[in-house]
Amino acid sequence: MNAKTSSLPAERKRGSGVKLVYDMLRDEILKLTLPPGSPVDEVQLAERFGMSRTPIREALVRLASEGLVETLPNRSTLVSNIDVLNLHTFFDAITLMYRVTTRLAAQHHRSEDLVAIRAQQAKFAAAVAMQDALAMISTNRQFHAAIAEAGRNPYYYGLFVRLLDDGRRILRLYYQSFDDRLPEEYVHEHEDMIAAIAARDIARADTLARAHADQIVRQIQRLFAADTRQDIPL
Amino acid sequence: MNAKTSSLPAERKRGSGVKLVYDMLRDEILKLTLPPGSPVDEVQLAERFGMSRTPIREALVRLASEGLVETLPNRSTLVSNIDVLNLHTFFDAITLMYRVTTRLAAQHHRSEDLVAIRAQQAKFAAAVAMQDALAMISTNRQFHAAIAEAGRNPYYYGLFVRLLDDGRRILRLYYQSFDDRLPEEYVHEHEDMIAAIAARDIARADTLARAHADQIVRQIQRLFAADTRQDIPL
DNA sequence: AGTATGCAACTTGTCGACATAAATCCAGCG
DNA sequence: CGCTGGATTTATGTCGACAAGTTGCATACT
Repeated sequence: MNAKTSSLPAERKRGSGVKLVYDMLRDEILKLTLPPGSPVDEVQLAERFGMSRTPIREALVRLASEGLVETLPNRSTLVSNIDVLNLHTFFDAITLMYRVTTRLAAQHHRSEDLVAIRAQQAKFAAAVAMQDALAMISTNRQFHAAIAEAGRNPYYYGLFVRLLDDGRRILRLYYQSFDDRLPEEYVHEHEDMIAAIAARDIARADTLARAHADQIVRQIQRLFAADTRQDIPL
Repeated sequence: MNAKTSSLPAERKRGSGVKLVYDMLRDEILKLTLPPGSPVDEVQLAERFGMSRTPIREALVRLASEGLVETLPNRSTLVSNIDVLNLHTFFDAITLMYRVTTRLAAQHHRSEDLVAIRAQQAKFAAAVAMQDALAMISTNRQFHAAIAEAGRNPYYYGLFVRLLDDGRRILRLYYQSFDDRLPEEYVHEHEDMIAAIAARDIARADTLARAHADQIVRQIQRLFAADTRQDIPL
């Protein structure tokens, strides 16, 4: 609303339009700037980005195929809801992906992968040190995505980043509704995971990944439990 | 080429265009009617389907986001290649998904799921009985997709169907280059899996799924090993 | 007064056309 | 004879406009 997120309609390079819109919308959806369920108007976006509806539509098709927006035929397209009821499927899948990608990273990583992973971990530690919840959320995703990339399995990588993105929305929901109590132990857990990967200790990488996932799952579950509990004195 | 796969340009319902093109192209890609690496021309498709380029493009964007086609900026878009070099990542992922989805089906299935699974299994058995390799490939996919659906985890389901589709292309490659020697033991393995799921025996479901996956993986590996081996007498 | 019906405004789906970036071809030069 | 450079050609990316479907409101009818 205020401080219009205007993008100056300066001339873009041919073909950059769709990617621009896609990245922008994706980021706003994951940051909950576009809240779940809110309608996405094509002409509005068209004039906001200073382009025609065609590239907007292509970006929306991409977002729809990734499940970030839902498009009702001949009606509006909406930002997808966060399915709070089926969170257990999310927990199950992300725990498995944490384990599998970390194991594979321990097996297949090369030296340059460790550099990338450590760089992301540095950014993550900085975000935690500054108590910047938003930066922590996105750098945490980058950290684990880097590990998944070192595992060199595009199938796992694709599912994992999708899960991490969904997790970004959920975590964002968490940190905006509660005071930011940032868990520093994540930093140490990350360090341990890096060490296990570097040592190619697959069993230990698996154990750490599972513990890390359990940690995160429990924290989110605590949130939702606390959220729905009514404090009735008896 | 011959027997033109023309679709009469009769008037379609508004909004059905994209889905039509998407389903058609997807099927042709998976059946290798459109071989990997072949270019996909927009105007050609446009006149073939009797519609404008716009819906064609949207279908291509969807296919691209699923990895079935690759679109080079400002250049042509090609049918994705089958990455023979990195087949092990495919084997690894599909084995895990076989196991996970079958386990979850044993846990969460309802009675109507078993009906759907048995229906697909019947079609699969019929295809094997008729020695119809193509029908076997697609019914096999439907069978395992039904199991995955019974597991009720959309994340796993999404990855699994993607893997099964990639597998469809690989198998198709197999059965068109070799004589069709259809393994009947798959039918029995499927039956055993259904029994384990119905009995909610998670451990047995896991074991069977792993064995089934190993079976398929070994068969494909045998193919590629035989394909590259040169028969040099010493 | 409440409900059904028709009109109007808006949004999406599709179209044909234009602008632009690669690929190709041809000519000129070394 | 081969290489470089520009014009041509082809296909993509984008645009503005039209058509069809949907929503909401106003009006009329029971």
